Amino acid sequence: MTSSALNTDGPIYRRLAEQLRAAIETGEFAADGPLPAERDLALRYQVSRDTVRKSLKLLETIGVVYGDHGRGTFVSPPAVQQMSRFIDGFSVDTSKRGETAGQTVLSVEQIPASIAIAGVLEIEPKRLITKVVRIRTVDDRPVGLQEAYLNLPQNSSFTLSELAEVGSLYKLLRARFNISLAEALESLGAIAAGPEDASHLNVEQGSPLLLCERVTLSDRRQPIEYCVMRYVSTYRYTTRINQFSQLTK
Amino acid sequence: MTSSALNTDGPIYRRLAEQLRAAIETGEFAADGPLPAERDLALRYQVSRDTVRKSLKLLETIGVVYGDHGRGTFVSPPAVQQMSRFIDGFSVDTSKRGETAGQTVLSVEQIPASIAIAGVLEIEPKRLITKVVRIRTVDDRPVGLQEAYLNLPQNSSFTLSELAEVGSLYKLLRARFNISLAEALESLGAIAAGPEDASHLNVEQGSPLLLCERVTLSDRRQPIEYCVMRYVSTYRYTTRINQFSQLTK
DNA sequence: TAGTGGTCTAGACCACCCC
DNA sequence: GGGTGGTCTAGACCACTAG
Repeated sequence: MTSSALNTDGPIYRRLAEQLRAAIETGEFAADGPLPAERDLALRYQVSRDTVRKSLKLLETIGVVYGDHGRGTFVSPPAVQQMSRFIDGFSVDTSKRGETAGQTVLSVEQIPASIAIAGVLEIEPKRLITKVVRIRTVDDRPVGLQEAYLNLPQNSSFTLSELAEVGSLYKLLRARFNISLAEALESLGAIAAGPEDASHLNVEQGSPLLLCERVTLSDRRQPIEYCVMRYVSTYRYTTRINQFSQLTK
Repeated sequence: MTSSALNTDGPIYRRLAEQLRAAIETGEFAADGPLPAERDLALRYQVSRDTVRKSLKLLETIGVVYGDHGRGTFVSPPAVQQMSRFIDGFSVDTSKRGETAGQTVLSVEQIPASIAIAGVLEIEPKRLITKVVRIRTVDDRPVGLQEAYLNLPQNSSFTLSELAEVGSLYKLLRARFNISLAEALESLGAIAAGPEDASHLNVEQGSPLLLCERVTLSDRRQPIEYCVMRYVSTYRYTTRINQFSQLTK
């Protein structure tokens, strides 16, 4: 590895990926232009070609570059680079569009799980879970009303002010309960705004809202969070797809 | 590789992945149970451990298994396996839910591109593009109205009956024009049904619809298709997220 | 401590693109 | 033909988990 030291921890291929992404962002490698050949990168950074390939593979999965057999590896168009979706999506998505994401935590409370939510979280009904209600804002305008139900370790919870301070629910889970989230399953649809939505989101009853349900799983695929979100019709949920249904291309 | 011959083409790691997935589906490896250790799989299938790892990595990205450092590789819960999203999503998603996907092609015509669509497809306005209007059905009930705008090679197009016969637009593009799609960018929101939506989808004007816009890119990241879809409120768009916003975990 | 997945290497050969 | 990414190998060592 050359100097320019930003991160000294983690595996080499990850650090190299960061360096390459930084080089792309600073324009060292032109948008939509080719990167140096893998063998050249290996020489330049003094690592094996396989390590270079791991870096490029990582960058490809997050939409920063793409490889084309026999031609080279290319920087993805800006539109593609902005469309990757992540578990902690809301703040990141919004800030990538040059807007400011915010939130107002309305309540944090412990309640017994309903049958429906117990089913989703794979726990027995009436077990105590933590319910969080938040309003999501973009540039200080309310865009979404969000209810999250968390299955935390028994007899543990957190307060409204703790969450408001840390800002991110996921950071709080990791720092406070050593829970790391690995995967999320989302389901999107459209519904008409009810009275509560109307007052919180400042829209008329019956107007169309984007409904998003999510189940978030830990690294061992235990359901940790069930979350229902309703967004105003000006909000856009964006995602990038780069997979095929068939194992056989 | 052992026998059981299903596919004899493609790289070894891909064929192995198919075999492993088949073994999971037949219950040879229990749901949520561990797979044999990588070194054992390498011995059993007479390939290097690295090739085994490539297979497992592929299965992990499509949500079939997940690895846990120091513990093993495990079969993903069924809910996760069903939630991967692919470019040719509609038919696959629907059939995975045990329903029957269908479509009615309303029209296929060549029109000059509007300024807006020319911009998205990165072509000059008024260039001839192909417009396809379809109604998507689930179990013969209309659920979505879909308009697609395709930038095909100059002076080439296809007919309504050709599309109706092949069924899949993506298969047609590949077979007829040798265009292979690599990536799609999607944007979802909610809108109120207009008069046209109301009549085609059999809903009332003003009722909430799920709006989905998509730009599909070729393997060289050229925009090939711009597509607008409107779905009734009972339809659900599902997706799986397994990435993090930070390169550094 | 033993077993597991994760990283890294050096080298070979194949498949594809373009001149 | 020469350059590119794609596949495969054999072996080494590290990091994590669990009994």
